[in-house]
Amino acid sequence: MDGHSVPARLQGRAFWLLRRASAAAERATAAALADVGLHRGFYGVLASIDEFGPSSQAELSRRLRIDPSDIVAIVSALVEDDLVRREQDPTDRRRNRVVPTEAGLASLARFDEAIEAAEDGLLADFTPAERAGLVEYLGRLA
Amino acid sequence: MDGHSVPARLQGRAFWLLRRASAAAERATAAALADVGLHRGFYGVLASIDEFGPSSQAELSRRLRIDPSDIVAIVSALVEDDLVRREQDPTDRRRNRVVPTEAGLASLARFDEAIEAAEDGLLADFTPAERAGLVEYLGRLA
DNA sequence: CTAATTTCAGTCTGACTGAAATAC
DNA sequence: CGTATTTCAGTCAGACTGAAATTA
Repeated sequence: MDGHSVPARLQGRAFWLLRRASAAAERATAAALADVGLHRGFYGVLASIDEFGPSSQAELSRRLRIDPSDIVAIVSALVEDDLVRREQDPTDRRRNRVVPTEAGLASLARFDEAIEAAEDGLLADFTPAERAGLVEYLGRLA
Repeated sequence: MDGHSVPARLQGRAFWLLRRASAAAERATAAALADVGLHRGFYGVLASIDEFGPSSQAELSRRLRIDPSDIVAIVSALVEDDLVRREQDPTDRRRNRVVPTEAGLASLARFDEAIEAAEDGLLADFTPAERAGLVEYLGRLA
């Protein structure tokens, strides 16, 4: 509340509310991750190779719905921070395999904690059922 | 569905789902507005001065939660398209009053239609109760 | 003097396009 | 040959910072 009300037309618009809610969530998670020295973009890559095993950048691109050309920069930053390594795929020399380092696996745990805490704060006044409902609705939209 | 599943860690994360749902809504509304030759950023300004009357850019900034320096560019573009005029506020010469033109008021109606249609498409498989629930949840987050 | 308003200049991020090099 | 992968270069929009000029 800073005393100025939003136009009624916007208050009921899903696209406007989604934009603002997303921005709020973005800020909350970015702040939580900055405290631990991590970048938001790293999470998806580490989660993907943790769950599905080392994979090519093209596969990361498909799973994370991120443009292949943008994956390059994210993986390069991860390599720089020694959280993953790039190896060449022996079966297809076009591909490289993105493999987590020990530090990468360790930081995934810290990611989980930090993001969980940020979302708990963001959704503090949601009951568990409401939170599940929100996630379900968003899943259908995304 | 393009055959590659998203990591489970992300599927349940509100911040990730919000980002993706927001992007989907953004695309849908931008496409609908492009068909009518309108820009998404104009809607809030026109809606605000329609509901609350002509106002300063500072007030628009507060109502729309947009940085004052960004309002300048939006209003300038609106002026260029002859949808609003900038007048000087007689009671405070620091301020200007942003006033809709006839074309601006007319385009607001087209905005409403286009955005309504876009959201109807986006939320096609939501029941009215679910849609209301989604809007209510997002309102609490934003 | 302090504070509010408008404006400009600039950065930063994420999403995207287009094209090239390499290998299947 | 066509296709897939990686990579780079560049654009574009939105959110933000910092500072200046004007006026209250």
